[in-house]
Amino acid sequence: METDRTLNLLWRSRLGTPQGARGPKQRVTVDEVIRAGIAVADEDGLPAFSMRKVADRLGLKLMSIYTYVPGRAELIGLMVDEVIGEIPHPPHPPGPLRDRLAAVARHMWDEYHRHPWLLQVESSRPWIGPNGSERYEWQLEAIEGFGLTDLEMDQLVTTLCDFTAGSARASVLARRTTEESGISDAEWWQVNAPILERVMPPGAYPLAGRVGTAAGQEYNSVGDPARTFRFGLDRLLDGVETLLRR
Amino acid sequence: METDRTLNLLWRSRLGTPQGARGPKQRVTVDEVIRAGIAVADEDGLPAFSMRKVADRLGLKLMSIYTYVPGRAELIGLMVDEVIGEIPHPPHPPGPLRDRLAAVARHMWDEYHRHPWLLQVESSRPWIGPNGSERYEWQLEAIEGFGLTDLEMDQLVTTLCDFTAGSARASVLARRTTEESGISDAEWWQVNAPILERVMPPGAYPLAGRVGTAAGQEYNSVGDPARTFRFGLDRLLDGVETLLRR
DNA sequence: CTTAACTCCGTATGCCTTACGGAAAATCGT
DNA sequence: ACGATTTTCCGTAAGGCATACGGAGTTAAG
Repeated sequence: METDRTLNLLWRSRLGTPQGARGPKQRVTVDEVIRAGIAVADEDGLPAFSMRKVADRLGLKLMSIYTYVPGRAELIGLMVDEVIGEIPHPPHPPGPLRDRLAAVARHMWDEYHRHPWLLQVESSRPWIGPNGSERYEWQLEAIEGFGLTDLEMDQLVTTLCDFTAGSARASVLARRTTEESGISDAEWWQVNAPILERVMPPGAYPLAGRVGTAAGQEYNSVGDPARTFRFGLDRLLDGVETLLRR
Repeated sequence: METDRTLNLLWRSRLGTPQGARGPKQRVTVDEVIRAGIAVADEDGLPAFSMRKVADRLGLKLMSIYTYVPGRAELIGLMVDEVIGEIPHPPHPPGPLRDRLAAVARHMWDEYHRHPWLLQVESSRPWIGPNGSERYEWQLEAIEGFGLTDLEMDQLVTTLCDFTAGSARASVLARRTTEESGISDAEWWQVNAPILERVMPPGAYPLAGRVGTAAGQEYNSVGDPARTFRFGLDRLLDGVETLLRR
């Protein structure tokens, strides 16, 4: 709800500031509220993101925030679109589709690592803002002209986004865990391994043991999300090339 | 924290019930607590999952739950492992790797749709339980013997999981949105479209307009997550076949 | 038959969103 | 010039949440 007001806020840059405000001057701007919100979410993550923290950061009291944005969910929608516009979309390199798709995926991968809370947004229905719209257009530009149908183009973009989000989530989670628990993978195993050895039936899970050990040695930790992302992306892009050759 | 106690709870089936409890008999069992938790999460989702609701459902008062499980996070860990064991892993069909991988992906896809809250679990570090271990073993069995290195096996399993989780998340989100908002895609567009038309620069986003319209017509809605999942999975599996042929 | 251990739960602390209404401030209309 | 109107900022309160702590009652061990 509050659809109209929120969409007007999202597209505020193209609408001009409404003149003739009657009451007291606003002490801050909507943009400052959004940026403060992003700062809070960057630091604490979405679950711990609260209107009070945004207010504190701006030197306002809690309830004043509600004169700038309709509520928490709508503010998060505004933050998402703001972040999507943070780094301009680079023009697509001439050349094979493969390189273009890889660049698009990497752009989003980096974005998720800059603002991990993006992965915690459960946008019931996404707010369509200028930067989100521009993002979709840019993704389609990357794959336009390679002989795909419109439907395939949409499916391919969605697939790339879903895969990237899935991989980035694993990566971000691993990073956050290490950081804020203060416990390294090695230390964690040092605690878990002895208990598991006591509790697991010996000799169960032979493949898991072999592969897990091999992977652990190679990664020097439980996993290497960035490397796994590159691996998966390569497979996916190989598959796209198969589709193009049809 | 509480690692030891939680791991003992996870592997409780293989540990036997500890005898010689001194105080009053427990009114319910850990299994009942876990199943009640799953029921609550199925109905309300993880953010609205609360210890009080679990207690109410069992006819206990809030604080009694803490005598069964150490806390909310640990209970969720127990619920996850329980759900993974809900449907036994089917044996892998003989035949090409492609079909086996597809079956594994579909198994998880269905699971996410049965228990959407699985996608909301932010397991700082996963609790290693019997069913989770069996899951990993089963996934590796599917791809053992096709000439992949141990490292590639681990990466392939992870990639398949990441992609499936990403797609399922989109699907589950779409379903939940329609259900609990009571607003269909069509109605949502009916509200948004006129505002967007007023607010969007005309002629911006030409590709988005063309492709979005084409996709919308074909899907008969904003998107068709199940179909897009099949599309993406096909691409990914094509890519895996390329890897095998190397 | 005492004592130790355990279950169940009341209470309290400290978070969160947001509905509502009041006081003060700034502009509009006359 | 000055009231009416609109808007901002904010206090309060309602209704949610997890969980620390400690007490009362229950059971089995010694």
